[in-house]
Amino acid sequence: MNFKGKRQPVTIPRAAKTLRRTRIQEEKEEQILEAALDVFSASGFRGSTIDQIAEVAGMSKPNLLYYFRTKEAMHRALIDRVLYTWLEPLRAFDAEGNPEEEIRSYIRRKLEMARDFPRESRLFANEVLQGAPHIEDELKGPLKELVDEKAEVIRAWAKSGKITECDPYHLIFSIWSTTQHYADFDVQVRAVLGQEHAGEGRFEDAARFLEQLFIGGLRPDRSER
Amino acid sequence: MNFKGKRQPVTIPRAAKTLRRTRIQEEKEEQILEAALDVFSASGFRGSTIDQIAEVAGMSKPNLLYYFRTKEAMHRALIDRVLYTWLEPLRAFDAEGNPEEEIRSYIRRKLEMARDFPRESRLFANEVLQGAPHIEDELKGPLKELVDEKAEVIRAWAKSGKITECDPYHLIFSIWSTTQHYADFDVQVRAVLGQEHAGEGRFEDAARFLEQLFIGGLRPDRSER
DNA sequence: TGTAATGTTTACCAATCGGTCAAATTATCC
DNA sequence: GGATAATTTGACCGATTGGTAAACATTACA
Repeated sequence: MNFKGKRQPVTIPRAAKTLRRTRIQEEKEEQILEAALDVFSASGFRGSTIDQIAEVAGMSKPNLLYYFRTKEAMHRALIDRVLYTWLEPLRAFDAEGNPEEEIRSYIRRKLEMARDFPRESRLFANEVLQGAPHIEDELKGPLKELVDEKAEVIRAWAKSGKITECDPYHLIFSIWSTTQHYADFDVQVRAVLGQEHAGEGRFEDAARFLEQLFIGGLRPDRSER
Repeated sequence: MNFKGKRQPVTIPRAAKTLRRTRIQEEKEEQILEAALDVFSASGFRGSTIDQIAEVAGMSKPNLLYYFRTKEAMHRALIDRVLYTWLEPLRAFDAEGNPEEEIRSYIRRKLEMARDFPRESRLFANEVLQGAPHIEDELKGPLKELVDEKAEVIRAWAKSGKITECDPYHLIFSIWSTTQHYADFDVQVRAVLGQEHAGEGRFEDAARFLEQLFIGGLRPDRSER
């Protein structure tokens, strides 16, 4: 048996890879994921090509494939890295805090992420929009559990009269959708607002409006109906 | 010069095509666009292939290309056909009507469209998400004009005290995003709500919540701040 | 019923896709 | 400084991509 021609790349077993990592490995993987985020978020998984990512990363295609064996592996690594951060604002939702203030700051945080990390938002949007073929488990598992937990918090707030009675799940959905809209549909938002709102001011306007909407819409000090 | 080998397909000039259309032409084009909607809405433009569309349509690839000369032409035709219908609810927004009722029915209509025409919603979402390379003009032209017009209506309502003072553009954005969310992020919504909400009941729940949110959030009969 | 226009198919094309291979180059460590 | 491991590259693979050529089949119409 002669193995001299075929040497296994260092990176094959993911677990092993994390055990010992070269400086070069860390740098290059970082470089690749950065480029992959650019490309995947702009074209979705199926619409993206390894060549595109390679070009953006400024390295050759076989070199990419030395660090990530497949296109899927790149996508997977990207999702894994981004998912945790992405749910951070919801996790910060505090049952002990003041409901109005918690919702207000959740909206702010989500809007800031839409402004500062639009590619991450689009990465998920592309994925979910196309049926979430690669992150179904994450949605039905960790995500659902977290939302269930926070929905319970909201329900408790409503029960105790701190906010008006409402469906907590749809409240969360509506905060997600309104805030992420400014990342995912950025082109449309810009087109409709026109040149005069070309700056970043639209995020401040959005924050003002959304706070008004949600705080006003959920305030309990009003006879129902 | 000998042209006998090369016969121009009937369908080349779009204008001419609409002048005289065979029964077969209408049927087949309908069939193709139906299939194209399926595929494009699920994978975006770049992620879709003519072969996929051909398979869904149940015809051969060259046969598709007899009716639409390129993949772009199919996409274009689809966008054109869907865009008008898609903006219908906003167009129905009536300046003379009762503001609360107008907003309520706009939300209802948009939610019904998300429920009944999710593919159309996803077609646009995919397009906009990926930078709207094919519909930039429509966004900056007809769409912006329509929104500008309706924003003025909303502003007038606020001025006359019928609803609370608010940014009309962001109000429209938030209605778009919250309603279309149920089409575009359907997989996520289902995953989070879980099996128990597998039916169509979520649209009723969403309608109830969103009406509560928007009507409550915009009602003027409350001291500001 | 014949024929010209319309519609469909098979075979094919060059370009691009994701991915492999082995050789060449560079970094690391004793 | 030399051996060894890690990294990079160009050439290449079969499959798939969007699209074409031209023969073949069907329809519409005189």
